[in-house]
Amino acid sequence: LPRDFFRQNTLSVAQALLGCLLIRDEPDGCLIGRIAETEAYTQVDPACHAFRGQTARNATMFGPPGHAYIYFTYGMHHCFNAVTAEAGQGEAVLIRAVEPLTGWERMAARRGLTEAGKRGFDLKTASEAERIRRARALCGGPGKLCQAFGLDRTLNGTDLTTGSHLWLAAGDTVPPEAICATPRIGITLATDRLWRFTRRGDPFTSRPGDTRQT
DNA sequence: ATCTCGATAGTCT
DNA sequence: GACTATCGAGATC
Repeated sequence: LPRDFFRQNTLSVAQALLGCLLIRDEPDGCLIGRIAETEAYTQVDPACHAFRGQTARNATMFGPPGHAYIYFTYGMHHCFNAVTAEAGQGEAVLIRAVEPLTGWERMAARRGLTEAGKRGFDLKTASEAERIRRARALCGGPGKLCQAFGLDRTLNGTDLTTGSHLWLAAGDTVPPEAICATPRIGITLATDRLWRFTRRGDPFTSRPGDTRQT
């Protein structure tokens, strides 16, 4: 996706990112996930890291659009965002869940889900429901997908428009009527804003069963 | 299916 | 010193 894609209204970008592909290039091949859930964070939003101005931590949010804002939280998790809107605005879209498409084994290894006794990831014998359960265990949450893709603070600020290392690509186009808008998760401020977006009926979200419409 | 709680460290007041 | 854009285990319904 080109820089102009990200340089738009943050709410629009958050919805346009549904169905797009998150790709990380590694020596063993690409890791690929299809975006299933996003959240918008804007300038006028008390829940946004940038709301109270620029600091060392959130500096990337104030830079040019199309870069990765990756931060560490709760003492053990990372969250991956794409910076949006014009430089200086401090807006971004949090990627909350992806459907793992390519690289299941490496993702499972990074998530610590491959050892004996921890439920195997042999997909050949897995039912559809089991496949979904395992996919959600890999990438069904912002912290999980960062761990699965090996995203951490060393990648904060990465340009997402180069088509190498770490980037986003067009995938399914999701029509407006297939997009659900719900309250954002894990925040205490501005919970009245319906800025969490999912594809209607998509099972690969951080929580199942959200069917409310825009 | 839904809840409560603890882990754990960086950031900001 | 309080708070956190989370996760997983264990309890409970």
